[in-house]
Amino acid sequence: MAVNATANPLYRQVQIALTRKLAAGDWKPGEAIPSESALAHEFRVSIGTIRKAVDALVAGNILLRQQGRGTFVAMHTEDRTLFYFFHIARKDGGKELPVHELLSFSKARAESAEATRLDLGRGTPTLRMRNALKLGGRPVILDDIVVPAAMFPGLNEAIYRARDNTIYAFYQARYRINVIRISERLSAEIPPATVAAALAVPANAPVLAIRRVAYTYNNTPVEYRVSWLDTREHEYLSDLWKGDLRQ
Amino acid sequence: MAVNATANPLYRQVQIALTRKLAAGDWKPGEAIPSESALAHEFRVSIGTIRKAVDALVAGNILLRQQGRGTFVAMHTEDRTLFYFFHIARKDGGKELPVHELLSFSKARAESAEATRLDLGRGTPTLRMRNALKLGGRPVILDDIVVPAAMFPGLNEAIYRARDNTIYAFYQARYRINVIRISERLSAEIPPATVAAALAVPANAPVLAIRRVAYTYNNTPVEYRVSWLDTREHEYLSDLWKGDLRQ
DNA sequence: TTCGATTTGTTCGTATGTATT
DNA sequence: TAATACATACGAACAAATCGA
Repeated sequence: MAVNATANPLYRQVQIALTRKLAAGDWKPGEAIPSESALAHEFRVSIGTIRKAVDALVAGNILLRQQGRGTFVAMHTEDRTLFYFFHIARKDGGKELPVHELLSFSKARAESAEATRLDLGRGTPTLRMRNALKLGGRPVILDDIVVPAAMFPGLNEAIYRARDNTIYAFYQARYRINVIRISERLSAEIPPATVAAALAVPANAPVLAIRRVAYTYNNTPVEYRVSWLDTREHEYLSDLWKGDLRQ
Repeated sequence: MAVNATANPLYRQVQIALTRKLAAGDWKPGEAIPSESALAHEFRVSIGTIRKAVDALVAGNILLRQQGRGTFVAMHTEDRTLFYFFHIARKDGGKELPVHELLSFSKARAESAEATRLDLGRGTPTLRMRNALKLGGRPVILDDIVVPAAMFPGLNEAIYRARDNTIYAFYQARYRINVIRISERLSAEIPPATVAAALAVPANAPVLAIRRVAYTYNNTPVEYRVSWLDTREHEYLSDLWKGDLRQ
């Protein structure tokens, strides 16, 4: 690898280069990236340096290593969604993926909060989706999703409804947008009447409001989502646990 | 290091051995552990293996490396608390450590939920502390803390009140109990009347209930805490972000 | 089924750079 | 300045898992 004096160590320069290739779509989700020895040759660095660069991406769940097979671009499988992007479980501990039911799909323009979170100009065209999410057959979460229209060219209600995967898998498969990180802010609120009705919670009953921003490579925001969670039988899990502390 | 056929790779055996020493108090918070070359000699492994073992503990914020100085057992400084153990911020984004005010201190016995979370038998002696936490001069959080009495011998109200540090720094300095991980479950609730009064929220107004279990080494539970957060001007942050994705 | 090629995983060792004391 | 400690980078060897011939 050409050593420019950017003060960044080699392994980080490699990490950045790999991220650039991922963002550019050179390697697609589910595919194997070149072997460590091939990358070492391509970048003209040692295998150890490649390993250290890949380590960082593996730790961020962007790449997956499999001994004997190769290193793969992580896909949005149901397991991954359940583990990394879905933080709601029954109070008795059980965790399952929700069944989605699309309530509405519309074109809109970014409001103030949305524009801020999505890093858009106010009034930029967006798409809005409202979904009821069922757990154990009953609606427990109501999702209001907003995405920049420009990132999802041609997306309409029929296409959205025909999706047979998790939402992020759909973004990934159809629009080559790979959500790799989310950030959420939570508060307790009395929901709007339409939300309370959809969740079948009593008027003036509290629900948990979850405001999420989803990011792809290079911290580019992709989606803003407000989720209303009925916490009578479910709760939100926050398990901050970096590193590998197994014993 | 004696190679036993436990199928665990060397670096993990070293990691476990290091954790054991930390749990036993061989190295105290703030102190440096032996240098990598000293550890390599002691365990009869290469420096690279030591580095890999230490890496895992550094990733878990249990150890801190400082080039040129050494590797140190992490202390519960205010910065660390703010960053890793305090997830509440103003809605405008500002984050500050709260001022604690002890409301009550009492001896009790573990109730059902507490016993489960703390891995105690029901009825085991505990200590209870109720604190009002002020942000910007106003009470925003009410904490109900329960700890096993046996882990904090001699702890009484006077000692607790005289603490001049964060609570986890106090556990660490006085009782050699090092909180290294927390797990939280959140729901939206109408708080008990005493809580609503302490927080000066209207009756029937929702607050965010945060149920936390704090753990020390080897996943031993140390503390069960229910926090009631007034989310009119503050919110809870959940930023799942493993690995090092800086660019 | 066996075997060999490929790929990641583990471990070792060495050299040099950078920060601290 | 010198010694110490962690950080970076390289290379080599072997183990373990996978896969196809």
